[in-house]
Amino acid sequence: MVSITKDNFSIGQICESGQCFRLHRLEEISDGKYALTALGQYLEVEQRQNQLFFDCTPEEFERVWREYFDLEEDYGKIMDMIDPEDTYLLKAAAYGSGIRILRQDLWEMIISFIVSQQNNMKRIRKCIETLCQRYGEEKRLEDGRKYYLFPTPEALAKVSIEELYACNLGYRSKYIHKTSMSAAFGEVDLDAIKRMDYKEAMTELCKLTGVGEKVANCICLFALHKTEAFPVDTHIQKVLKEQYADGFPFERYASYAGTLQQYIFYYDLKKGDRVC
DNA sequence: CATCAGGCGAGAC
DNA sequence: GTCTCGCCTGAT
Repeated sequence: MVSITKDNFSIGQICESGQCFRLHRLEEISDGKYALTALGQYLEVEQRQNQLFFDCTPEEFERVWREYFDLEEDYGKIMDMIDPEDTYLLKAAAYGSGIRILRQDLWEMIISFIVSQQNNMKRIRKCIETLCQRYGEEKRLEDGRKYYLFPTPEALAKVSIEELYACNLGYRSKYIHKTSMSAAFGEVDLDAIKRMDYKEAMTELCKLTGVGEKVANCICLFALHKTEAFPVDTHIQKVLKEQYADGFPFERYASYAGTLQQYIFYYDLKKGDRVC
């Protein structure tokens, strides 16, 4: 067990912000306890205010989770950079102040955000879990509980389009099939993409079937940690029109635009909840 | 019963 | 280059 104190960190908000589809609350009753499967490993995390408890060895924490959760970044500093006259952005950032941009697996993000298009959170999570259970490697914890890794490109490339339809992936089935074939047979080099800068990575990712500008930006932000990436979806589009008719100040925020995008997205998403 | 979710590709112009 | 349209499926 590793215990640390960290401000501007809410595992719940990170989960709800929808950047990670395999982050779940373990027990509804014991509020604040979560499980995730990432980078081929299983982890349980518990949060009590600004105290975090990672159920792993100190070595594993240093090797994997410190970077995964972006614990070295000072998010308070990012919020302090916001234009004091931009009351909307100030409110959005304060509302989602526990959000952090994770450093997730590239392949998992590619498939996850192809699945996410024209889709809702609940169904996205279900689709991803189905893919993992059917085509991911099965692992067991010491107590016997099973969990599944995210399927490799090679494993997904073997799955027919018909079989993917049977996972309720709909029209995205053919996108996933084609993209998996490209990745498995070396038409696109995932390791090379990891070494590219933002613009190069965007161009390369958009070559994949089912990956357009929006999805490529999500992949850049959540897997490659290109924090200048600013994915524009229906929520962001609406906010840009309503709050930033004269244009969002990308120059001012530069490499923090992606982090601010997450505050805006989350704020708009949750406000929508309240109306319904 | 319609509409719509964290878009994209193909085809028309 | 820009615009339109169809698309799986489940929730409301």
